[in-house]
Amino acid sequence: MIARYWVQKGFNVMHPIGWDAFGLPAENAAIKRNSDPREWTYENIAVQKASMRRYACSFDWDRTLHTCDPEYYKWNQWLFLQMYNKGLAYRKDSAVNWCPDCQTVLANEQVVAGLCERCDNAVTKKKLNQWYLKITDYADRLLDDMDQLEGNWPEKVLTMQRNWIGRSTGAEVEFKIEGRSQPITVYTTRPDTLFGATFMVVAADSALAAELASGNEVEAEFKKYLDSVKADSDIDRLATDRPKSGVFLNRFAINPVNDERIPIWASDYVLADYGTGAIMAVPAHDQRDLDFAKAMKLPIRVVIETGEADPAQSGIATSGDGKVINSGSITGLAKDEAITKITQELAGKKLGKAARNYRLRDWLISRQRFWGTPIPIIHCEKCGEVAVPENQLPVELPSAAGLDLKPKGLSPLGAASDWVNVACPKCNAPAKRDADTMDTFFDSSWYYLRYTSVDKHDVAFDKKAVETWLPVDQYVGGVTHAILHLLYSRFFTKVLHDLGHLNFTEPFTRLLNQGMVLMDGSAMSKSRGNLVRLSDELATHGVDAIRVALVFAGPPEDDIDWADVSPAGSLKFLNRAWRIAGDVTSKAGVDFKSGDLSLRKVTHKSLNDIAIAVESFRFNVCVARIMELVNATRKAIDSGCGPTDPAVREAAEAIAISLSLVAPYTAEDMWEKLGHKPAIANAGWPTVDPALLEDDAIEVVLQVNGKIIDRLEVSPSVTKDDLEKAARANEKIAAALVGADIKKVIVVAPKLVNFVI
RNA sequence: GCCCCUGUAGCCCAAUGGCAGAGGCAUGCGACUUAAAAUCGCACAAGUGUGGGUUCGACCCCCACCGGGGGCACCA
Repeated sequence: MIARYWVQKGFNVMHPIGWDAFGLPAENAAIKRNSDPREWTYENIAVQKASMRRYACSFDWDRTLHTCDPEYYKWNQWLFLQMYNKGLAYRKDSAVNWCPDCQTVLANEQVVAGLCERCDNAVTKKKLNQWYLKITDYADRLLDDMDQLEGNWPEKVLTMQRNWIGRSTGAEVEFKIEGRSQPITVYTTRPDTLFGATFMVVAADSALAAELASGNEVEAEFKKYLDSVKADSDIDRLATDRPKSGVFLNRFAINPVNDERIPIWASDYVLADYGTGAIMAVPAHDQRDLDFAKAMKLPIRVVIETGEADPAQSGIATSGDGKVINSGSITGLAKDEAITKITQELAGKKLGKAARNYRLRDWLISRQRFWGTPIPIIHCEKCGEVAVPENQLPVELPSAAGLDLKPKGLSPLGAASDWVNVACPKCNAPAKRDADTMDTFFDSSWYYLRYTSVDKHDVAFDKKAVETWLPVDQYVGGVTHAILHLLYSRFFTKVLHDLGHLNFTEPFTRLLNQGMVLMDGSAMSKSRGNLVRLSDELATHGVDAIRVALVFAGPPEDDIDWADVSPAGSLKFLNRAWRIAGDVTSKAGVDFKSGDLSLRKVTHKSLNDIAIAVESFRFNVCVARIMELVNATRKAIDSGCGPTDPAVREAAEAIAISLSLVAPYTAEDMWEKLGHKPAIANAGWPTVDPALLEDDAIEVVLQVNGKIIDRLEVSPSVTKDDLEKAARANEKIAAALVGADIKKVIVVAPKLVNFVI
C-alpha cells in the first residue's frame, strides 16, 4: 500500500524483493533428503516466487537478488576483507555459545534465555577460536545516532536496542593485591560507595581467579567450585532465585580510598567477559553483593544515608539516593557530586579513571556449517592469516557432492580437500582455506545497498545509485528483527560510511513494524497447513478481498488473528464499490465542477483523510474511509443527485484510485468501466480542492457546567462574540441561565459554548 | 523483580482535551423474490478495566491498582 500510494503521488518508487537464502533451513532439508542445499534452495525460491506473485505486492522483480548467488556473496567476502584490513574483523579464542543440536556457534543475539533461537535447545559454552566483528567499537555511535531515528522508528525498537547495547558509565578503580605485583582493576558505576566496599569478587571462570588461587591452600577447593560452575548450564545461571555461591581465595586487596584490607572471593555471579571480570562488593547498596555477603557472613557497611531500613537487618540493599556518610573526603556530598569528586581524586593519584562499559559484545560471525559464505582467509604455516586477494573473489562454495553435511562441530568444508588445500597467495607454500562460513546475518546486513545496483558486476554497489536511492525512506519488517538484523545493518552502514563508501550513517529512515497473521493463536506456518488454507481462501475470495480483509482487520503493527479477518465481508464491500463504477453514466473527462456540491465535499474530504491515514500507517482507517465514500456515493446515486451527476463520476474515480492501493485488480476493472485506459496504478492521486474541505455549517454544542443543553448550526467562520451571543439567545440556554450567576463562559469557535454557573 | 505498550458495544476496531461511533463482523426486522441467495433499507447495543486527581470540560493528561501483550533479567 505504501509503495502504491507514493507511486500515485508521482514519486519514483523502488520496491524490491529478494531471498535471504543461505542458512540452516536449506542445509537441514538437504541433509534430510541427502541432496545439495543449492538445489533445494533454488527450487524453493522458484515455488515461493510464483506464489508471491499472487499477492499483488507491486514488487520490482527486476531487482530480485538471492544472497546465496556467488554474484552476491562475492561482495560479502569483499566487505569482510574491507573490515579485516581495518582491524574490524579478527579472530580470538573465547568461550562461545554453542548449540549442541545445530552443532554450531551462535552470536549472543541468537541466544534467547539460554536457548538457541532456532531450535530451542539449551546452549552450552565451548572454547573456540572464532571470527568476530568489532561492533563494540561502534557502540557509542549506534546508541547516539538513534537521535536521528527518534520519532521515525517505533519507540519500542529503539528501547530494545538501547537496552541491548547497555551503556553504563562509572569508573575503573585499581586495588593493590597483597603478594601480587600488579593491581586488579575493577569497574563500578558507583564509585561514590567505595568506602562501603567490604570485599572483592572475581569471576570464577576468569584467568584472574585461577591465578589468584594457584599455589594457594584453597586451590583444590577453588578447582572443585570451578568444575561445578562449568557444569551449570546457562539456564541454571539465569535463574533469579538462585542462591549465591563462591569460594574465598585466601587473598586480600587494599581499598585505595582508605587502605583497608578486604578479602577476595571467586563467584559465578561476576561475569568474566564484562568490565574487568572483577568487582568491588558494596553489600549495603547492591542487592547481589548483599545476598553474597549474607551467604558468606561478610561485613556490611552503610555509606549512603537514604532513610531506608538497615540492609544488614532487612536483607534489602538500599537503592535510593541520599547523602554520603562515613566516606572521608566525600562525606556529606550528594551522589553525583561524590562520584565526580572521588573519580577526580583517584585519577589524580593514578589509581582510577572515569570509564564506560557496554552490555554489547563483539559479533561472532563464524559458523561451522556448509551453506553460507566462505570466509576469504587462507591459513599458511609461514605467513599466518592471509587475505584472499580481491581479484580471486569470490571464493565459491564447492559442490556439496561427497561432503558429509551432518553437524559434527567441524566445518564440512574442511573435508573438501580439493577446495580447502590451496597455495598461499603470499609464499606459494601449501596452505588451507578457512573452512568456516559466515553468519547469515552478515548477508542481510547490506542487501539494501545491493538492490540499487543488481546489474553492476564490478562493484558491490554503485555510488551514484546509492546516493540516488538511499537511505531507505521506508523500511518494513517484523519486530522480531528489532535487535539482530536492524542493529547489524546500522553497524554495517556506519562502517561503510567510515570507509568512504556511503554519505549517510543510518540505513533506514523510517521503520514500520508490521504484525503477524495468527491462526489459532500461533504464527502461520507451513507445518500447520495454514498456508494451504490461505491458498484456498485466495482461490475463493480473490486476492483483493484477502488484501482488504487483512489490512482492515486492525492497525498494521498489531498481530491479527485469522478468526477476526473477514474475506467474505471484504468481498461484499469490493462488489459494492465495483458496482458504482457501472452505475456512472457521465462521460470520462466531464467537468466535475458542475457536480453536486455535497457529494463533492464528501469526496474531497475522503481523499484528504485517506492520504493522511496512509501516510501515518493507519491503513485500517484508510479502508474505513473508502467504505464511507462508497456508502455516500451509493446514497447519492440511489436517492440523491443521481448517476448522471458529474460528482458521482468524481466520487467513483476517487474510490477507484484509493482502492488501487489495497485492491488493485478491482480498482483496475473499475477504471476501465469508467472509460479510462490502464493502468490505474499510474493514474495519479487526485488533487484535493481545499475550498471543498470547508463545511458551510457546523453544529456547535451548547453546555451549562459541561452538560449539553442544546446544539446550534453556525458558520465555520463564526467569531467568538457572535457565537456567545447566539448561545445566549438560545431558548433552552436562556431558560437554564435564568437567575443564575454566570461565573465563566468558555467559547471555542466553532465548536462549543460552555456556561459555568 | 525492573521497564515499555495496551484495556472503548457480543467481536474487530475509530475518535488535535470539546456531541463516545467512522467503518466492519455478528444479530434482528423490513423491501425485492413463488422461495432462497445476492442486493437495498432500517434497527440493535458500550458511557471507555477499577479508584483517585488536574480541568469549565477527560477515552485522551497525572497517580495507584487490576487484567492482557512484549522486552530485559546476576552487566557491578
